[in-house]
Amino acid sequence: MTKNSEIAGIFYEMADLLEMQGVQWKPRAYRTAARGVDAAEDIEKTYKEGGRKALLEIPGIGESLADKIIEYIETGKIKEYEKLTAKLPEGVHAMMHIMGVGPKKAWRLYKELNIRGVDELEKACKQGRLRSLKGFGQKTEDDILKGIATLRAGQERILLWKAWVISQDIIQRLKKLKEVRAIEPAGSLRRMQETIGDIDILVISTNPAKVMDSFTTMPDVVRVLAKGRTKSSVQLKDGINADVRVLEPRSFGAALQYFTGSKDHNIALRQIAIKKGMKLSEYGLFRGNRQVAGKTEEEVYKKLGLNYIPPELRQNTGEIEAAAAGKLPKIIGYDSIKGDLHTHTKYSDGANTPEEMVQAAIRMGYEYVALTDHSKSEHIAHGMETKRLLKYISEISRLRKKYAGKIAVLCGSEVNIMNDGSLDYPKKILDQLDWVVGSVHSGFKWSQEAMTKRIVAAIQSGQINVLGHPTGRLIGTRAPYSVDIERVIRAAKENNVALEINAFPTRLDLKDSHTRMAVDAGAKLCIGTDSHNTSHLAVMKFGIAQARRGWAEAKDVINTMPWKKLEKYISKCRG
DNA sequence: GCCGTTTTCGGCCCGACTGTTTTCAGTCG
Repeated sequence: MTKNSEIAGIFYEMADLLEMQGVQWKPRAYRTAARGVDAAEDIEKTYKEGGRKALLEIPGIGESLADKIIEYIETGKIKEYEKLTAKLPEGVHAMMHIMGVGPKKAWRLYKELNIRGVDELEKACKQGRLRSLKGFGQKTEDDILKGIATLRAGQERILLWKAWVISQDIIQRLKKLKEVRAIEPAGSLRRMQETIGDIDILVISTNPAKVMDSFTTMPDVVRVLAKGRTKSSVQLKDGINADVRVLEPRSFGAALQYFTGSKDHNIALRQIAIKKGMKLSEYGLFRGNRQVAGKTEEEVYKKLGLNYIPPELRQNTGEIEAAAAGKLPKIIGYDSIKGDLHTHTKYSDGANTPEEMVQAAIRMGYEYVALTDHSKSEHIAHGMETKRLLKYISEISRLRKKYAGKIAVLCGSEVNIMNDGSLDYPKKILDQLDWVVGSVHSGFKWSQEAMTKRIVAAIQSGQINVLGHPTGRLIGTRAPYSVDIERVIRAAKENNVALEINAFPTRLDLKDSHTRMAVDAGAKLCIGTDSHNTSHLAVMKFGIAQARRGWAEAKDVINTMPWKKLEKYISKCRG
């Protein structure tokens, strides 16, 4: 954990603790500061290089909080924070993680019933002790018990592709109602975040009650969490929650904007509205009582003096300033990809034959596809011994001829980067391949320095076209290996090696912030699916989303090139 | 506690839903 996230975490917790005790406004300031610290550059480095003054530059950090940051960097603790936590048992704050329990309830439960944690709270609910408190009833007890069960069930975020599939299912069901005039996903799903906390769907309908009924009675619903006139919330059997809201056409754009978020982006937008003497809500942009925009998102942004900001960029990481200055990037479109350059077949650990993969690529409308089966040292994935590689080369050469004119078939391999940075086929073999993806598949625990040297050596070898899944992470399963990504990006640019954005749902590697660093540095990217069967080719859209979130334009991504241009590009790479 | 084209003092994002009340506070997103 970096010092940034440690300090941000403390500030968030301090905000909760202050709020519990009824302190006004400070909690808001602490949360703003926490977000500022989270988004800032390495805070320890900032302080060491620029002193206290540099900390004051961070949005949301003033005199008092700058001192607390310094105190933490120098002593490893913050006295004020220790004072706050000393006042109450550790478990009291944890009770706030239960849905329906906020700072005020947690505080009263502790003060009035001496409940000190989730386990004690559960017992008290079962004994019916909460209903003795003013404002608490039996329903509150039931809700808290359900909330505790949900909390214990994990409440993990799910991968983007899974949320995508579930949301498409809901949308298809609701679309069948003749009363539904329009329906769109919103929230983190529309922003195409790599993981999704819950599914938000917006509807325009002449009959909100019918939509609410249809939604809350869908077969996959295990529990209705809330059901109102225009908004309902349910828990689905996959463990994820889904919300549906019904809106009027005149405010649909404003609602789409509002419910797409992110929260930080929206707060910044609302502040702009206030500065311009207006008010922004999910019902529109208002000057007094008059709605000046709301039907479409485009007009909301326009009336705020901003260029339209695509959902994937709405992270409050500079996109609003860029939109105000007319300097937003023209990010890569979902239809810009001309081919897939990372796929597997039966020759290693894929499920389909090379020919089946080629035919599937044709169905995707691609101009080219590279088959890139694993190299010999990747035993676990049935990597190809040299002899089998030669057979593979000859089969693909046959396919190239057979499908000439329909699609360009590239013979490639995903070659392991060995411990010393060398590749596990000799140069004279690699020279026979059209396309080489170099990847790290071992030694994930190496030191940052050793891993960086190893990867940079592979990049400088002149034998790879692209660095596959550059940080090796598996979302929610395996942390990225430790690597100095800036040095890797620099080496990639200098050696004409592309950095992969691996589109496979568990990888999405590079991640958005690294992609943005690569774009800023002028390095090239390549979006590949790492498909292991023909249906995987369709995950390309999630890789494109990741590229968009990293501010990449089509010109930054080599597989947006038409075949003729890519062919020329390849001829200038390697050696 | 922060911040300034409304301010160095007095504001601080906005609204729906719920439960327990009977006009509202708390919570969530």
